[in-house]
Amino acid sequence: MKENIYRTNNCGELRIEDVGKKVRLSGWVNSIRNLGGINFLTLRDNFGITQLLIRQDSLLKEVTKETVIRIEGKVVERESKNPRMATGDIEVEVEILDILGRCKNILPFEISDAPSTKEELRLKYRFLDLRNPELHERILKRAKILKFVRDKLTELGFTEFQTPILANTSPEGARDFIVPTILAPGEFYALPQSPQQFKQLLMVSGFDKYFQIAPCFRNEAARADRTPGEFYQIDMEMAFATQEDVFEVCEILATEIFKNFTKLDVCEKPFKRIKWREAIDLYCSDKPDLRNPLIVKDVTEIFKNSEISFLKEKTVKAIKIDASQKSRKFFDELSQFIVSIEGKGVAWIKINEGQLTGSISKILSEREKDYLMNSFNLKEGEAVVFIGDEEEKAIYLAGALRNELGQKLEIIDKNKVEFCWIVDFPFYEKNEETGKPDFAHNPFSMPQGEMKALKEQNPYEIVAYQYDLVCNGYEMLSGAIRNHDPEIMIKAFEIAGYDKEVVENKFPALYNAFQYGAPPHAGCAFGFDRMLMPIMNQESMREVIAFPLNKNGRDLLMGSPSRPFDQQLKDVHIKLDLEERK
RNA sequence: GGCUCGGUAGUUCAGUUGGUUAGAACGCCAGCCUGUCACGCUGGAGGUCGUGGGUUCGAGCCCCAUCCGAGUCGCCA
Repeated sequence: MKENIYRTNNCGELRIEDVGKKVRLSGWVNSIRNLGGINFLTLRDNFGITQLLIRQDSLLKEVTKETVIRIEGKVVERESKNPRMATGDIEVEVEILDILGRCKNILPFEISDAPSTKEELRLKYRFLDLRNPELHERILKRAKILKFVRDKLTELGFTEFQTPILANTSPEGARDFIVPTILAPGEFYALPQSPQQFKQLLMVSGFDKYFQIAPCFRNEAARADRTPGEFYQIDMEMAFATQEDVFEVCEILATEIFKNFTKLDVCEKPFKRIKWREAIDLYCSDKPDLRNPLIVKDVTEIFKNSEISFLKEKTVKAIKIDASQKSRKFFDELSQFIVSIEGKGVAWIKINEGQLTGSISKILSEREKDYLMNSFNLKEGEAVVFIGDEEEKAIYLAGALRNELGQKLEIIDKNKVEFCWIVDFPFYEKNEETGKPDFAHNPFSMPQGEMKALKEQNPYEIVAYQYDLVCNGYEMLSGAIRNHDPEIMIKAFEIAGYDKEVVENKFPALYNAFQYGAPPHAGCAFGFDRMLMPIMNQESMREVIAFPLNKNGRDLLMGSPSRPFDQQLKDVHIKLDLEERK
């Protein structure tokens, strides 16, 4: 290889075998330790850190932390080695030092201490934040995982595609980002919320297995597990495939990614399949964390005519726990938690030294006591926690309570990865405003039983070939067998109160394409950023993205979004009509 | 948009019932120090307490408004 004027080696690779070599290194000054007459610097680059030994103070003139320098010198064995450094057996005794890029300003934060800095500041100086080895490594790991995904899917017979970014508005789901163009005054592109329609069109075009590391754009606010604006999906689609075919591929991909890139204990294939209804009943969630062994029991019936007004005629959910070490304070804190998420608190009973104790123990009727003792088979130290509310809220509260109990009781094994499929989502749900059936998720998926089901079944009992892959309580993937039959599509829309023209107008390309011979096809998409969180053991998605937006969708480094210049607006015939802030 | 929490030195934070000159650690600057690796020692500089009003003899602290950030809910397949 041709000699590089900046370096013969990187900062992560020199070892004891290299002692005696003349080397040239370039990088950022990571630290300076002046011991008087002798100086130790550490030099950092993308690959690691190497210690430099500098005897002449004059070489260090104008060298500050984070200055980019190039040095030449000899690799020597250290007098005192540092076993915590990969290069800790050696150092480079510097003969020549050049400054390549000055660091003139006082740093807004220490690079080594960046993770404990206010996030606002980290994002404003993201280029410095990214120098911190922990974040730096995560971004590099992200690239390695991407490569692994590409290789694995290619090996499994998939072909990578690219579909338009300047796409068209899609009538379902989130709001679009719209993009004006000088080519068509008054008309707009929309950034794709996902390549959904394009990938289905590719199936109609006879391509067999599609994938794309797809940028997706949704004009909606952020959430804990959702970045605002944009995110990436590992988007997949397969022709002539059943639900099980999709599952098989996803299980291979998911387990191999976690096994290759984490030390976590990954559950075995095939993953557990849980019907949506069952998930709601057992876990009060459609994304249960299966590391948490607690299950929820519905006890609405027993309290139906209860004296306890707080539970009477409510939907009542109960969770049995081992509370042998827990005092009243524990339950008070649970109540506070439930109140903090707008519930009314918890009721509880516990067997303590053979006695039934707890907040409602004295007001339970004999019948209620017998029922609870028998159905929960309560033993010494065990407790049951109850919440009561209107049905939908009770489910929400119980799901949150189950998670909270999992945390507080420390019964969640953080070293495990538990996947499960949530299957058989309802196809329709009742629209609260109209009281009529509406699509529960997306109208592209195939109802189970197909046309026969649509014609003969109660709409609310129809389930779809629609599935989510849940990992440790995160929804990591969503997918479906697609409805490729225009007749079934029209019937499905008819039940939801839309006529044929709506189908034709909403999805003209897809609807038209399906008239020319469409293969049965199915697919899914992993939320890539979301998947990286458990892999990298991070609570925030911003820790796995190089240049994330903040929670309000702002890029604090680049200053976007921002007002366009007047000329830019004129070019696309846009006038702003803003309400002035008072 | 609602709710919760936060904004004090370059950074991370402390700051008592409202009371004189607002502190600490790290960083920065200067000096000393030949084996450090979170180097050590001595000294120094550095503040419109987010912003604007108000209450008060007196406000970092109390009140009102407002901006910014984080979390959460609405929203979002």
